[in-house]
Amino acid sequence: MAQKVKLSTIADSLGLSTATVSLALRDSSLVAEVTRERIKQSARDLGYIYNRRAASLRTSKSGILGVCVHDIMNPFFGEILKSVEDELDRRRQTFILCNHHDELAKQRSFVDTMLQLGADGLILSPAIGTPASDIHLAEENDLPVTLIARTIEGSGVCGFRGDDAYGMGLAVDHLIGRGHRSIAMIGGTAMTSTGRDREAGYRAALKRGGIEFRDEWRVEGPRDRHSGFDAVSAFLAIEKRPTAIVCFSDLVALGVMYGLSRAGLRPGVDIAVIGYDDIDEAAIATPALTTVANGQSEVGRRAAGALLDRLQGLPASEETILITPELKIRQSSEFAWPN
Amino acid sequence: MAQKVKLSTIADSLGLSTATVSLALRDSSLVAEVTRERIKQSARDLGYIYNRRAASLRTSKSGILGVCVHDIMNPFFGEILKSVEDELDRRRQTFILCNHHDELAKQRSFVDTMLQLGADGLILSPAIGTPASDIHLAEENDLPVTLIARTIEGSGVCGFRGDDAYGMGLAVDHLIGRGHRSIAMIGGTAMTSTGRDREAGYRAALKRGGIEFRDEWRVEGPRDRHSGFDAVSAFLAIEKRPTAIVCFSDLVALGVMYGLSRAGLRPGVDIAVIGYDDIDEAAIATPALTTVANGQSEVGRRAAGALLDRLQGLPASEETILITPELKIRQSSEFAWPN
DNA sequence: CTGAAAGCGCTTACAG
DNA sequence: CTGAAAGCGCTTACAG
Repeated sequence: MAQKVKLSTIADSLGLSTATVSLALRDSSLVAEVTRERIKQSARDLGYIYNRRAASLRTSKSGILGVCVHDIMNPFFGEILKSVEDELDRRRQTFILCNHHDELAKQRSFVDTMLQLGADGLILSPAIGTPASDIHLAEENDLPVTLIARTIEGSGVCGFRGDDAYGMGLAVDHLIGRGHRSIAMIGGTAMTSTGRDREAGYRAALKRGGIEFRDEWRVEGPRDRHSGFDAVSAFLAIEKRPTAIVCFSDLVALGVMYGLSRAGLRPGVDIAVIGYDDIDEAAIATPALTTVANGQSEVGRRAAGALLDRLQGLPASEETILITPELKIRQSSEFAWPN
Repeated sequence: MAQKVKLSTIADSLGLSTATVSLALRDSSLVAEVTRERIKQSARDLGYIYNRRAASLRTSKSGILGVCVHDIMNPFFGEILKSVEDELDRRRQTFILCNHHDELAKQRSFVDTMLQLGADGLILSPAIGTPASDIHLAEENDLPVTLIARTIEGSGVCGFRGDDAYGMGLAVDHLIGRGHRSIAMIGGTAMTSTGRDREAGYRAALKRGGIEFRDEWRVEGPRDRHSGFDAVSAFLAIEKRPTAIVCFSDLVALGVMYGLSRAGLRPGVDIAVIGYDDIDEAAIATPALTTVANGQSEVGRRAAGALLDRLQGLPASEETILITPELKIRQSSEFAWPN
């Protein structure tokens, strides 16, 4: 590579000052139309590359947003990210992705990097065990945070997620309405707000239906397809086997259906299965999976919107917004259960 | 937020110079052990945040690597990313992710951002239609590139991917060995090196087996689960329906299996199905999916390693390294076909 | 409408 | 072992 092209290279080649060049490249009306065009042309010709860190050092704005979630490969997040991305694209913001795998250390190192780069904001699905003070640290250092999918007690920032207790209630109500009297719940952990709320919704619905909860019905843990598959053996070991299963997520449910098939049981015929999230795959799975649509794209769009509004100086909210979920009935829970 | 804490804040509070503080925080042996500790303690106490853009402006190193692929949600990339990440973590490098969705504009905007931030290197699975000149532009501006999964004619940079023609040949040979004489191939496009190579491997294997290829056997296009599912109707419309299907990827194969089941056909019994990639799900799918293990983790690890080596001054290679794939035989192609 | 000058917060020779 | 000074490439008042 030859010499680095900078503002002064352009300025010198045109006999102008760097101030004028800088303004022109940012389309300032302070610079005459003709001059502006000459400058832009010259920048192209010389192969000028804007030095964002110099600019950012001067202005203390970076034009960068961070997005950090625990599992980028989970279609649930995929759908959130897609809508975050669409919203940010629409508003012409660059963003940077991070996958923290629910490891607090990874999340911290990413937040640190964002701080060091002077990122303008952060959209975060917090790792298990994230203390409110981590959020405060970011906020105190001029990094506004918006939470998605999970929220944190006392964080003092706004967040968007589905109404998990209500949504899981819809699923269980539906099964009870179909005649089921023994319903297991597979997956999720009490370490996240999502896990706690979905389990609470499950238990509340059983109670509403006059069904007494039994400890053995609750298979905690699984949060992905593979662990859902593995959990089937624990389920099959339940003494009086439940006739229906609600799962923590679609991914878990799809794994569970694979596992049931492996064991010679037909999901949707021998046993009802319901997922959560309504990911794209739910509709094409065979049998098609009954599930709870969780408003991913609304979560993503609104979270991005809220952050951008705040960056533009609108007042910050501290609210957690709950998106209302919706039951999607498909084959996997279609058949009424004979009592 | 109060006043921003910077090197000079620490220096002033301790009656030292910023030079000493800067050296101490980076563990330079030029600074006395005791002084170093005092400085670090003070930095912690004051809540000092390193300003990476100032440092980077001065040194023109940023300590950041970019990783950009077309589909972050595809487990195939998930596995590559995991091993890239492990390798980078091991060598304590920060990296930034991007999903270009095979849109050249998105990829360019990310590469631009990397250039503007002065990123140290880039690992890229190039979007369809990426011209070699895009790679040259990055390289000329001091952004070393390593390609993964796909390669580009004339890019002049090193790349890592599976030996797709060979791998697809293994799959087709296996089917022929099981007695199949009519084999369809679903998915993939001639616009990527992967698509071209896998199709070439398929055709070569048919020829080796003395089977004449028929146009209608080739269902081009699908590259994800949903489009695999949708392609089943095209497959079922083939006049003399093939007895086996090789798919462009596991995702496509899993969608195809859903679609076949929907149509009342039993994959692995009525029809053989083979995928490509050996993603985690292949082994738990029911029936378990025969597939070609594509060495994702080796691709990721070696690509990251090659880039880091190059950053440390080792000579750049221009080679494309082909990882040798391996056939994994499972239920979905288990049964011999009666001739 | 354009230019000269200061400063963002670091690091790096160079002195001592 | 520590300090004074210059400079990375921008942008922003301030003049003119």
